[in-house]
Amino acid sequence: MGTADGDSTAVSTRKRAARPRQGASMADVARLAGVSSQTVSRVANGFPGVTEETRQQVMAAMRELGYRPNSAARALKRGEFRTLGVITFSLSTHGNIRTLEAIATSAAQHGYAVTLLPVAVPTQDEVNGAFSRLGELAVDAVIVIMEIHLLDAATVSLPPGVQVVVADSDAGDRYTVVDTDQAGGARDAVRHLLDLGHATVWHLAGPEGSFAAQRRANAWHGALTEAGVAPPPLVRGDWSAESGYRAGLRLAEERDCTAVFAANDQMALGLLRALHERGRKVPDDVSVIGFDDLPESASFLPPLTTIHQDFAEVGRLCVEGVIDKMRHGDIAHGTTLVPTRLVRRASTSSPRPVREGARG
Amino acid sequence: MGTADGDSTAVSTRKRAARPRQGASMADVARLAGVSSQTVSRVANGFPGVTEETRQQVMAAMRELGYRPNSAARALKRGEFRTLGVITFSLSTHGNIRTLEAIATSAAQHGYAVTLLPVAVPTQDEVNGAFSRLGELAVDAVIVIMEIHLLDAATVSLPPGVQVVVADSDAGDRYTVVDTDQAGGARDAVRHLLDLGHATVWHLAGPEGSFAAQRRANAWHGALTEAGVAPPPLVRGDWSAESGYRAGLRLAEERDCTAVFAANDQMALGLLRALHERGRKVPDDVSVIGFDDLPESASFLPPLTTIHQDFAEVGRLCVEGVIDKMRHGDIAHGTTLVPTRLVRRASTSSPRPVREGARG
DNA sequence: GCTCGTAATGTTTACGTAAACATGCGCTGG
DNA sequence: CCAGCGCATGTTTACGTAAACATTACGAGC
Repeated sequence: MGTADGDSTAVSTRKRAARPRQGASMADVARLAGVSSQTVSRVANGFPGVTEETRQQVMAAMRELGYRPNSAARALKRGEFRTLGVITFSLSTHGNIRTLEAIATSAAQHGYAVTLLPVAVPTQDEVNGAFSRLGELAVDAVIVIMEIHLLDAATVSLPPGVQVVVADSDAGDRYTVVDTDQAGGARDAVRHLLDLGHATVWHLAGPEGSFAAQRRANAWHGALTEAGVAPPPLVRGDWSAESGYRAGLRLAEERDCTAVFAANDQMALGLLRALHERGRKVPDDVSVIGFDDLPESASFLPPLTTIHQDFAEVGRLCVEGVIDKMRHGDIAHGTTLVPTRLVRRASTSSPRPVREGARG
Repeated sequence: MGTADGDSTAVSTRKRAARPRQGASMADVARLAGVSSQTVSRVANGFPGVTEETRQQVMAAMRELGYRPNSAARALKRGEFRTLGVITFSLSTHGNIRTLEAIATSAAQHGYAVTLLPVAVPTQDEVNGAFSRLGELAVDAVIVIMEIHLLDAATVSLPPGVQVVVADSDAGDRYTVVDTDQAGGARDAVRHLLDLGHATVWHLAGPEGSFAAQRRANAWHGALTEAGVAPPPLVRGDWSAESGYRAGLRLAEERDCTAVFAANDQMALGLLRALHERGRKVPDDVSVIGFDDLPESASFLPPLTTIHQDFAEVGRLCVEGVIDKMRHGDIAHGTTLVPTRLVRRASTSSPRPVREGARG
């Protein structure tokens, strides 16, 4: 459909009727430009050894035919796809999404595309399924944004030669892992509240199955113990604001509870609502600190003090790590920790001076 | 590695040293199983005309060599990648993320992979860049989650034969578009407040550049006019909670403002905070309705009445639409609207009976 | 003037798969 | 009893690209 004279050799018409999607090939361009297809290849890849004049001719032919390289053929020839696979359990959490976004951006900068491998439900079967689908997928390496215990039984089906980096987990001895320093962040949260003068800090933890929840809870416990403070009983939620609300209703009854460290901002949100409904003022009666720093957290009632995690950095490190592993082989496993940062807002303050003897 | 006897023909060793990632090929499997590679192909693709016995032998050989089909070769032969590209301006908004998630899930069900094409900043240049990168990318079709006006000048560089479906936009005459019924949702929001007895409804709109904001604002205006109510002045935010807060500070001063329709939940969140700080009770003094139904909205203070959008359905329809276009050609453009749903929570109620004469 | 070197370009081949066509064998029906 | 059919399997070829190798052509050096 161009201005080429009507002979049938202008563009290969073999299968155009059945599958009109593929445009011109190098051979077509070569024919039009009056050169060999190899010369077209050289121009397409910016290789030297082509006269400027020839180059111009070829480029003109490319434009006229709307040539675009066939990435399948390219991948076949080169033996690599320039594509990273990302396996993640739904796009449910703020952290995963931010990490994915950073991965996509960083991958693009390195000339890699990103293919998404969603896992509907976080069961062993589903994860195994994702990994086996992976086998047929055009990816050179995989980044897993998922807690590692779901990976354990799945490892077997990992295609040979496909490197893996895991975000949001903790198993540096068997995988390369990049994660935020959750323990450090949790410690900072606890210390912040202790420094403000609170006698102790309660913890609204994430679900039992979650390593992230586990690590934050452990760090909370450790920080309190280090400070010589007896940890109050652990309260559990499931990351959701609703679970935070339910936990908050219970915590509101604990009269000696003046400071709560919620394992994420969403639970903190529910907690704030429960405390408000029960007439416990934040931060006057109870200080609340969260974890994640959602964009909305600055607009909570009151604005939430929280721990900010640099997911952009996590994503970047994942991509660079996995590319490095592809280049230089799977040399050493290890965990890279990205520091967190305390964001101080209005939901934490020193405890109101209470009358002596209210508690030990 | 492996139990194959040591002759060098077991697995092609040509480039293993340089690029050890590619495993066994069909030829390798065929050699081990003592059949032709075509038979291996038939087994791999589940084609008939293979004895059960032969099939078993081939499968065994596949397992032993860890064979996985080379998707590049497959794509080259078949002329399609079984991959959809998704272009989206960052993963910033709830709706985009939910839509992307649904696209990924639905694509997987149809045997398609999803490749992500992030656009860092929503400028014409960036979008054009994404589209030209697209040309070299292994995708059969594209779904654009983006407002259409960014597409206009970019269209030119769309590779021929690549179908497009647009989510979150409105240009049914030139593209195939799937979107939630934002106008309908906005009308429902306004009517809900009018039905509760409010004299009029204020609107906290999204940014001027946004078509979505425009449509919601138009529908708000239309619904009021239809009801014979004079629309109050429009208040603008930029979708962020912070902008909602700033707008809320102003709205709190409007003593005859008893009902606000915020164009999204995040601005509604900021609005709630501002009203609270100014001592205006929600819903007693002011009713607030949002748009989006974030997971957190049920835990706002108070829980937010809002318009729920079915992004899962949007994503599903995008995938099915684009696959349909690939199969049957680009027959007709058009917009598919997915209905919205009013979720009634505690932030809206009938206005408190005010003394007569406070306003017309 | 002839050879040699180098730069520009052309030719061959292989990547792994799968369609199209070819072969060979056993069984059925007249 | 054998033609002929159908089924299981093998052989050839092409997909589009790019590495490796081959071939020109032209100018410099002797």
